Amino acid sequence: MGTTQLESVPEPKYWHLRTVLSEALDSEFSVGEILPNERDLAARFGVARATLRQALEQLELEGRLQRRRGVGTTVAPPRMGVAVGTDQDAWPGAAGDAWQPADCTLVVPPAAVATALETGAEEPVHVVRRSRVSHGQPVAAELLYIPAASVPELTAIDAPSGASRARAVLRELQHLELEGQDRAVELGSARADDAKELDRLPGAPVLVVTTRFLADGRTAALSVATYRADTCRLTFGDTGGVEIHHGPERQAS
Amino acid sequence: MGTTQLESVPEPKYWHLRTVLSEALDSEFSVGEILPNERDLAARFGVARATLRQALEQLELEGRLQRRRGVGTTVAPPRMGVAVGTDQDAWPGAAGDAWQPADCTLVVPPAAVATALETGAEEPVHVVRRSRVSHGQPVAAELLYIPAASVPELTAIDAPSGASRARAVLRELQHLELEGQDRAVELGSARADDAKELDRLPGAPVLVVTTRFLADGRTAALSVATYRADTCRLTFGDTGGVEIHHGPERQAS
DNA sequence: GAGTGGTCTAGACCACGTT
DNA sequence: ACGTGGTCTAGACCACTCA
Repeated sequence: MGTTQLESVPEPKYWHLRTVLSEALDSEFSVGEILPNERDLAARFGVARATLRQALEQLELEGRLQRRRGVGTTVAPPRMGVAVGTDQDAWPGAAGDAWQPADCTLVVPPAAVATALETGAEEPVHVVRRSRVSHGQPVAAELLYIPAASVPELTAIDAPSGASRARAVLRELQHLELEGQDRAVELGSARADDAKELDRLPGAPVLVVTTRFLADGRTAALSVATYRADTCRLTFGDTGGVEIHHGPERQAS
Repeated sequence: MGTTQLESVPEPKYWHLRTVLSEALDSEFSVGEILPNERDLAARFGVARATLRQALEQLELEGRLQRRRGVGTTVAPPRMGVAVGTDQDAWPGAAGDAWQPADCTLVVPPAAVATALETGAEEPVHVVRRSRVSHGQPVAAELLYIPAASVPELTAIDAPSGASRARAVLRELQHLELEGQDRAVELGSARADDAKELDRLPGAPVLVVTTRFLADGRTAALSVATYRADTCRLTFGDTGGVEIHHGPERQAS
């Protein structure tokens, strides 16, 4: 496997390398297998380590590789499907949802959140932190913003803070009737705290799912969930979801 | 604005730089404004150009900046909301959808597509290329795979190829009754052809939306649409969608 | 302590858009 | 022709995991 020469169209080296490695992953490696280290790989392909790393970053972004500092680079399993569009008629915290409440605080929200909630900028909101685990590994971290007005009967006494308080807030939320929800998905990079929870480095690519829950003609809750973009495929709709992967045979065109 | 020093927790330089630049974008720049070039910026912050570029890449990934070779780096407008979850009951190509057919070919599909279509590996499918433009710029490129069995009455004569052939295939598709659809979203990197159509470089981050259209108890069509991740926020659900941005203290919009 | 990936440097040259 | 961002190099050191 030396470097091949077909430079009539000067394709970047790292891009060509990405293709070569991608094909090698299909044909010569199996899931979980450890690749040679970056210095060896770079030497083998006759490129600088930085260039080799550019190719690896691409493949990691595409969910083909998993790299861990101090450990090595391994072949990643196919992305797991994570259902996002279900529970169309249920509040967060309803029986059997995929989330596990971790904490709850009462704060004055950031300006952007206050705007989306259509509430006063000074009005305090409950912030529930939740995490989602799938197939034994963390896939998402969520911040749930709930205006105090949405849970008027919440007693601050019996659950002052922590997970029990979070559960109490979610329980109160069920009393409202959910009228609908808006959802948006965009690319982002993990903040330091989310990154830690997702077992990634800060700045790791994440899919940010923003959901607005409507009740009483207003926004009763706002969820900002960040999913690991490298390991997750977000599925919407009724059934399990579509499966399209890379494979040994590509680009018949 | 020199480099500040708080290294008790050795935060990476590029990450700190990203934060500093992000705040500067909020307070000192307006949308469309041109930033100083990379060499000047690197010198101003006392870092190597590669480090400065790492920070810029983060900000571009987050949709805050737009960089174009030969031109410069500009402050990006907020991401545009692009509706993806509507048309729940309509086929692709139905009246007034957002897509513009560009081409159509008849090929034996890649293995991965054949699997998702639940059709024989050798069975030919129509591949319709479409593009989507929003607010005057291209936002998505799509490949629509339609098994020949889904459009049995298509006459190959009157529209041999090109956009007119694509329209003919889509027209035939409307005769089937749509029973449902599955949708999934994941992160990917643009292939060379898609990148060109999206006015980006190969490898640019894209949101890949895979939709399976069901009719007659089988998969009657499969859409693989790649959206520019830097400029698009995919919206689902009934109304316009949620808006959450970064922002200093105001939402002037 | 050995080995891994992550960060950073100071250069060089290239491809592209504008002038 | 010039200035821009994009690619690439050959090093160095750091942070982390694990035996």
